[in-house]
Amino acid sequence: MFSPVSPVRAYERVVEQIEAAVFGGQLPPGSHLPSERDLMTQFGVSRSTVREALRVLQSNGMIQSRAGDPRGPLVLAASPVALHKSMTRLARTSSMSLGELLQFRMLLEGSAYLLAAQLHTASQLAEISAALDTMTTATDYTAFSDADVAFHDAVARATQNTMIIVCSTVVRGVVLDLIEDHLAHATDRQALMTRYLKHHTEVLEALRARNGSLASQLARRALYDSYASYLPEADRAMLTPLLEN
Amino acid sequence: MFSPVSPVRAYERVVEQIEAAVFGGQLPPGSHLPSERDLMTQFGVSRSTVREALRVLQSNGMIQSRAGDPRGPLVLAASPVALHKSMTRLARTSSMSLGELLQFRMLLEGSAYLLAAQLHTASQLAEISAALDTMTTATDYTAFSDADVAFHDAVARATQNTMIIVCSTVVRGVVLDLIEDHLAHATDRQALMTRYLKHHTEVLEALRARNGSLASQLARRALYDSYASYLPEADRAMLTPLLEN
DNA sequence: CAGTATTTGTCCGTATGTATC
DNA sequence: GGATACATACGGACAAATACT
Repeated sequence: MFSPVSPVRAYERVVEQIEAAVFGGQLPPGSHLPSERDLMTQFGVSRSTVREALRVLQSNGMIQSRAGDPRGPLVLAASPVALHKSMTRLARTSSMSLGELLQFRMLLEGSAYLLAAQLHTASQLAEISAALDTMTTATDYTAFSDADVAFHDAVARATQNTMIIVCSTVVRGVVLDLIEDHLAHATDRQALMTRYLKHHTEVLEALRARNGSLASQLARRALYDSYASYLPEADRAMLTPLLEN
Repeated sequence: MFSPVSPVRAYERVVEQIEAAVFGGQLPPGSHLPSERDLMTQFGVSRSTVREALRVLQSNGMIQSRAGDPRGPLVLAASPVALHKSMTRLARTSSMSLGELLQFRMLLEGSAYLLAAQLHTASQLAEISAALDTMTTATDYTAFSDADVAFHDAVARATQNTMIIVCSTVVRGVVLDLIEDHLAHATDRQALMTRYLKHHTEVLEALRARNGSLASQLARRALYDSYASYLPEADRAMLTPLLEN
């Protein structure tokens, strides 16, 4: 008959009302909220309460307030940074095994290359190709690694899918964090780089030919070849189903 | 040579330090932060600053503070609610289209069925089968819908991959939120249910036969058949590349 | 270009309801 | 049940930062 209730803080209701106004279109991106003093009179709460609500909205990427701006906090356009943050926290704190992350990365990048092969525009392909050129001419390892990141980012962007872009960057970052110790002590860095270059050249060819299934398969195979060695023997079986076709 | 700087507020550095402690494992889920008064002495800031930092952490789902608890704010385990919130926000401000979400869901579930077909155990298969039985005998639509959710959840769990489980649940929830208006006015609910049952029965057969590529293809085709009609004509082209093979 | 007014950032003090021991 | 410590919320205050005249 009755349902349990939880106390709703004052600042939460302030957040709700401002959120509703933003979602409802009364506060479009680029517009400004009233000043903190105006808000405390409109909501009938103290300034501390208003400020706590504004901090929450700011951490969610909805507004941005600058000291001294008489126009009030600025309403920002929606951006995937909050999505990126929450996903990173989830990936880092859920204590996921490296095998799970690699599995997810293989299916993500596999699908990304499949889509990119069929949907890419000329400029996006040029961007990917430019990243590969930078990798080829890179002298030190950090420059090579940065260009490698740019290559994968460009492919993800070519899919035009926000979720793929965000998930790819997050998962790649967490994976690299987990194995950076191994990479730092890698002695055969030169062999690694040449293998990467070969893989990337092949997959770029497949993209250019708009051969989605080939690009996807090459990408998954490359990931397996590059990272499976960091995995316990038993965990590699969870990746092999993704290598087929 | 120089990069632009932005003033770092005091509360942000408090957030950063607490976040680092949680990520680093010094503050595992279930443990407690020092009280607000302790925190203000440790960080050397005022009460308001500490509180604004705690509000940000609370809105991100990392901590929970209750009035009067002498143990201090509770550190929560990672949960996908923040992910759900940020995704919903992006979708509602139409900076992420329904097409993108469906595209992502198709590749996610497609891979999930592929993995589940090859990795599932007997008990997991029984769980999936039980959900389908519940769907078959369901009388009202809500019971049918709940069993449908249970079916998909059981498949996701069979992959043993946390990222797949979390992302599938969140994306499915956001998609359903977006089209619930259309569903509420659906007149051909009975036809919908029979079609769902047919699809689920077929895919369960593929799972049982450990035919991963068939299960994957059936799942993607079912998603397209069920949801493509809610999409603008032009957006459907972004889904068709995922139907092949 | 400088001055002024306003706003935010931060601090302190206080009262009240609440959870734990 | 009482004592204690806590979070919540309020109000006032000052300095730094910004926009506008």
